[in-house]
Amino acid sequence: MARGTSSGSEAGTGQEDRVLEAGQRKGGRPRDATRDTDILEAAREVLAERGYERTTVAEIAARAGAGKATVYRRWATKAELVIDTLTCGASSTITIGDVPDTGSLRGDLAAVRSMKSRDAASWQALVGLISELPHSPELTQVVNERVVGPRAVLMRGLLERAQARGELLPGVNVELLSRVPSAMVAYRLLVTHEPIDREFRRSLSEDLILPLATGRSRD
Amino acid sequence: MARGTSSGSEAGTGQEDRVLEAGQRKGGRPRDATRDTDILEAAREVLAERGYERTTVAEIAARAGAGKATVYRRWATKAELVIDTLTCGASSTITIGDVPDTGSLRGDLAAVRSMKSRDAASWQALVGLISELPHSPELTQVVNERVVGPRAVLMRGLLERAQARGELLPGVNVELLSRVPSAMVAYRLLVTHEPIDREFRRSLSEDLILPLATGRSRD
Amino acid sequence: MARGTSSGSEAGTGQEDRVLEAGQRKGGRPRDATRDTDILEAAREVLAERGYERTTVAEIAARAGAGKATVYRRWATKAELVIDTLTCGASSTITIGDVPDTGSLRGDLAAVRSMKSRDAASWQALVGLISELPHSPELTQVVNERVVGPRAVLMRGLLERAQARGELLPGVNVELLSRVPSAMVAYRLLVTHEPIDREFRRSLSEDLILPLATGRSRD
Amino acid sequence: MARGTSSGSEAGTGQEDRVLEAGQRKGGRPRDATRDTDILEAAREVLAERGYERTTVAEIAARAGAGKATVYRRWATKAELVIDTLTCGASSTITIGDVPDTGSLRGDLAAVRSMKSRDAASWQALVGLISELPHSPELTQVVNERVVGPRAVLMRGLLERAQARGELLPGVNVELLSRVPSAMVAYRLLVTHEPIDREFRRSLSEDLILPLATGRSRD
DNA sequence: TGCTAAGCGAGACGGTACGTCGCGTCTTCGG
DNA sequence: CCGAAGACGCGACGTACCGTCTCGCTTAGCA
Repeated sequence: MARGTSSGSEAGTGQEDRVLEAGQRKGGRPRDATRDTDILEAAREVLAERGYERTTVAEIAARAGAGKATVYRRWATKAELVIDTLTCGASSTITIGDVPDTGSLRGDLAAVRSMKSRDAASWQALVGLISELPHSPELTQVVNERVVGPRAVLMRGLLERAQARGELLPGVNVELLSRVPSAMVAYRLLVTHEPIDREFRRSLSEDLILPLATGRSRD
Repeated sequence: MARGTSSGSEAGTGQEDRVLEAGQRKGGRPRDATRDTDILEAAREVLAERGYERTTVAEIAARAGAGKATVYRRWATKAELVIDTLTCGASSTITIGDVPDTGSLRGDLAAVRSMKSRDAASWQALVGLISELPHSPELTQVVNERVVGPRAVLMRGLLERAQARGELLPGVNVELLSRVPSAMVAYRLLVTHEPIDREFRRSLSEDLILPLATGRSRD
Repeated sequence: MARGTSSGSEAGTGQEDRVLEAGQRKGGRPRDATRDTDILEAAREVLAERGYERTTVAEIAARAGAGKATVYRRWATKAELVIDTLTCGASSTITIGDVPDTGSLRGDLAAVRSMKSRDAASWQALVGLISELPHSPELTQVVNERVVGPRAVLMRGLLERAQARGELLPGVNVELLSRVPSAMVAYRLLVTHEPIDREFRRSLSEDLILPLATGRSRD
Repeated sequence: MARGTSSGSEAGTGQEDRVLEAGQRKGGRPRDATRDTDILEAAREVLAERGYERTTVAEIAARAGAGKATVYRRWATKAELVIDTLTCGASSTITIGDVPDTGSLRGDLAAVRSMKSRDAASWQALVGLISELPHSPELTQVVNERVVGPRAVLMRGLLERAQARGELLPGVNVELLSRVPSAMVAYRLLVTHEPIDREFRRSLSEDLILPLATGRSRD
């Protein structure tokens, strides 16, 4: 999340403020938390309109009614700001705990599909970051932890739940399988720009995951 | 390919010269075809060293012993040049005709894996283009036709060959399945930056494609 | 002078900032006045070394330790920058007040000749601008107000002082006469590239101005 | 004039062809003399419309219906072409032989003033060359020989004629005086951009030359 | 009459400067 | 000390023009 001086607590996530992460607390005006959200809001707006490359920090700041310094006090680079755009929101990501146990993998997958998520937006914003990743291991790590990681974790959770039920075929490569949906979605959004529609999502479950995991697409 | 005045024949691939693609054929010094290849060569070199974002047109030109104008006479933008980098070469892509019929899908897949291809380089160069795609349908089209398309076509070919042999399960979504390997490779290269090693390629075949297509991963 | 946001006061000389000359005064970091002088300094240096045509804005900026943008924020074109080079400095120009009344026109002229001035430098810098003047009435006006105007004003002042003494012949065309030295100097510097040496300056006074003004070159 | 391979004779004037001035005579198609005049014509046109800096060789060539190579085969640089523009024509320059002896310097000067000449055009074209002169002694020499030289020679001739008549005051600096009109005209055309009208020309004669040369402006 | 070397229109080529724009930092205010 | 505003150093972008080179054609003059 943002690299806030604001506390030192909130923590866990990762980034830091370059200007004295911990300590230095005494005088001065505290950070205005509304600026964070305004800026993220503006960033999402501009990203949606223009895409990463054509988005300028200056415009984000202007739309947020903020100065560039206010932006850079919170995020070290445009890329990091955009990342937070993906996840701050932020309970947008579905976790295994959000998915009711329907009694079958097929049911669980259907349940997930029916849950609204902002994933598409996340992927979209990721588009422009792709080219930054090779230069920045940290960025790569963050993207994987926050954007693609949670999806794989969810998938793995569902597969393990199925395994506990005895649904899984022996010898299924869970690790690999849990990456398939993310990869297919990324492929469409980044490369072919085909839509991620209901039918596509259905066939990911029915034609790929279920047969691989349980050996049958129908019964 | 390049947006050449060169003729009107040469190809049916795509790009054009902004300066009168068709017509005006007569006078003037003809384009020097060696410049095209020198520039593409240099572009590939620099891209490999620096990645898309950190590559400058000026450096490409310099390494090619060319002027910037000579580059821009052929490609309207850096992005278009990089695209041609991906494919002009260009028989790097494996087609169904290159793969001997081994008598089983498993064998065919193994044969493909053992063939060297420049695909990794193509994907690498694609990295920087991802962010340009949403702004340019033509670019998207070209990338799909030349970079990811051929892979899917190859895969579909192998699956159809298997189908002819009677290997395929009924109800297999060939269209979707043929995209899986590309998607998984793209995902690794673009997003997670994990290596595309022998083991990964093996498990793509053995743990994903074969089970989905033929219903068994071993026998 | 520079097209400064700086205020609206500072001067009444001429040029403006393209970005809101008047108005918009409040926020933001103010222009750093030292950059103006550093840049002008560097510009004078490079101009002296290379002449107008071979002077590069990039080099001026580099020598001033500035970015090109900082230069272009202040002057819209190379030509405008060079103009300011001529006059910002700037009390280089001799005015009638600087010349002691020696009691005779001849003495006054000798006094002026003995005063060091940066005129040569001004003319030199003007060289490259000549070709821009026809396209820019403002430029022409500025050049005349700041470079050649002051010389004519000085000359006219001296002639009027002589007239007050009763030295002048009746019917002398003061207006025309006051332009003669400037014209002769310009001619040498711009066209024939002969040096402006002591002898030349002497003969301008003794062989042209004095005979014309007072009717005698010697007594 | 042009640097013609054409002969080696025509001569006298100055420039040469870089490609074998003398020698190599045998085969090949001879230069087409109409191209010279067409190009000069076009050059004059464009120069008049745009001024030196904004004139491009490509446009001159295009208007002349010529190729750039045809231009550069005749003139080594844009500057040299423009110079020829000034003088090829070319009996435009008035020489002492063209001026009838009216019996007095005043009369001779009036006679000269009444003769149409293309001088203004010459000066105009010279405008853009000014900035090239410091870098090219040859250019400077040529300009002086062809543009300003003839004017000074004419003036000196008139003054010498007056001297032969006994009109001249003793101690007149003929050399300097003969440069005054050129200098004043150059000053107006290059620097102040005031028109060279009838009144100005009259006062050059009556208020400057005559008093200086003969000691009286009227009698 | 047919050969040949050069001229010619067209425009590509290697360079180089232009003026613009974006990033991430720094500097002044006022609150 | 925060926050708005925006200037700053840097450096890439894509354009334009210079003077040279190269193509395919045309056009003398010599054989």
